[in-house]
Amino acid sequence: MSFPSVEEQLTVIKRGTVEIVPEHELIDKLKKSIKANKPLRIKLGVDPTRPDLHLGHSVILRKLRQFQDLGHEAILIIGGFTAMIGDPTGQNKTRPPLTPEEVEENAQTYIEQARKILDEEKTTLVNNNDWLGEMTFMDVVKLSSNLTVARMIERDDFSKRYKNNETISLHEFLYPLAQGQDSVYLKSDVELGGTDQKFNLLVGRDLQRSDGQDPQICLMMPLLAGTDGSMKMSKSYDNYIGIDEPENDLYGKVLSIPDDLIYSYFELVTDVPVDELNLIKQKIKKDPRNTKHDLAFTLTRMYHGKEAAKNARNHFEQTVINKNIPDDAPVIEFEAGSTHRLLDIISDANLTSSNGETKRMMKQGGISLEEEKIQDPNFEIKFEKGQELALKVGKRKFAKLKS
RNA sequence: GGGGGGAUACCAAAGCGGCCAACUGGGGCAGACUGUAAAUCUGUUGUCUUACGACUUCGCAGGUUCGAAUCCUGCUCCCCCCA
Repeated sequence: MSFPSVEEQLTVIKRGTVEIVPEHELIDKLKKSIKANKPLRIKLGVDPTRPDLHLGHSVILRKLRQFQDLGHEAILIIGGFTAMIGDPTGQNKTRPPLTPEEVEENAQTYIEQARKILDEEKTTLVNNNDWLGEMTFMDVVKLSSNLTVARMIERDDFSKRYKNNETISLHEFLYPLAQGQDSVYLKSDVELGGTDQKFNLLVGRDLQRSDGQDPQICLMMPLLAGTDGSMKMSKSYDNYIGIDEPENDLYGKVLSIPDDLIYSYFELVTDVPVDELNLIKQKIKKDPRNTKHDLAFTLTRMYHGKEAAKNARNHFEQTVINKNIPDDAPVIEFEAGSTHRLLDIISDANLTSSNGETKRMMKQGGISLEEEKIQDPNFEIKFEKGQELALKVGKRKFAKLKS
C-alpha cells in the first residue's frame, strides 16, 4: 500500500476542519506513516443514544471516510459503556443512562446508517464496554487522579450548569476520562470530534502521555448549522436533515436552509471535490437559487442515487413551485356510487390528526379538491365510476381519490 | 441531618376557589407573499360537534366545596440553602 504525499493528504484532511491540535505533530505522524508504510489509527467515538443519523453526524463520519480513502485505519467506537454515563457536553441536564439492551439496539441502527458513509470493509468496529467495563474501582481512582476538579469546572457546560444551580452528577466528570481511556487502549493517532468535543479530546492526549504513549492529534470539525440557520443541527431542535430521509423530503429540506449556509454544506457534507469548492463559492453569489438546487441534488444523489435525485427535483418543482399534485400521491379507492364526506375521508386516511384540525384547515383554505378550496365541513363527494379526484391537504399532503 | 421552594398543554412560563380548555413566548400547522418547504405578515393550536354545547386535561391518590389548576391530607419526583 502506498499513501499520497503529506501535502495531498493535508489538503483532504483540512477540508472544513476548524482546528488540528497540534498541526505539526500531525505532519510528523503522516511522514512517519509514509516512511514505515503504516496507516495511522483514526479514532471516532459515537454515542449510540440517538440512532437517527443526520447531516450533522455526517460531517465527522465523512472526515473519517476521507481518512479511510487516504489509506488510514478507521476505528469506530460504539460507546456502549460511555452511553451508560451520557456525554455531558452541551447538555444542560443530566442524561438518563441507557440500559445495555438499548445500547445494543441503538448501536445496530447506528451502524446500518453509518455504512452509507463509511467504507464498511475497512472500518474496525469496537465497543468500549469491552475494556472500560473490565476496569476495577482502583483503576478508575488512578485514572481520575490525572484530572483536577478545577479543570473540570472550567468547562463551559459544567460551569454554566454550576452557576445556574443545575445538577451535575459526579459520574459526569468521568465521561471525559472514559473517552480518554479509549484513546489509551486503542493507541489512537488521531481522534476526530466536533468543536464541542475539544475538552474530551484533549483529555485523551493527557492520558496517553501519562501512559507513555505518543499523544493523539485532536481534529475538530465545525458543528453543522441546522435548517433554521442558527442552531447546530440536532434532533432535539428539530432542525435536522436525516440521512435516511426519503428523497423528496431530503431535497426539500435542503432547499429550506438559509442561503448563507449553502457553502458550508457543500464543504462539509457533500462529496464535491476540494478543487471545485472555489467555483461553487462564485456560483452562490451569482445564482443562489440554482446553486442551492445543486446542493439538494448532490445530497439526494449521495444518499439515494442519481435517478432518485432527478425525481426529487421533479417532485419539488411540481408540488412546491407549480403546486401540482404529485404523480406518486397515495391512491384511495372508493366504491362507485358511494357518497362520502370529505371530512371523513381525510380522517380515515390519517391525513390530519383530528377532525378539529381538518375543519380548521378547511376554514383557513388549506384543503382543496381538484384545485378548488373546500371550506364546507359537510362537503360530500358522490363517486362515479372511473372518477379520479386530486386532494390536497395543507402544503405537503396529497392523495388521489379514485372509484 | 435541618430548613425552604417547585411539579401547568410539544417546550418555556402565567394563573393561586367561579369570568380557565387555561395569559404570554417559542415551536407546530394553515393562508398571503417568495427562487425556496427560508424570511416576513396574518390566522390558528385539547377531543367530539355544522353549530349550540358536551367531554377529558394543570405530577399521583384521596378530601373540603354548589363549584378547584387554584384550599386540605398522603404519596412520588425535582431543585435550593445550611451542616
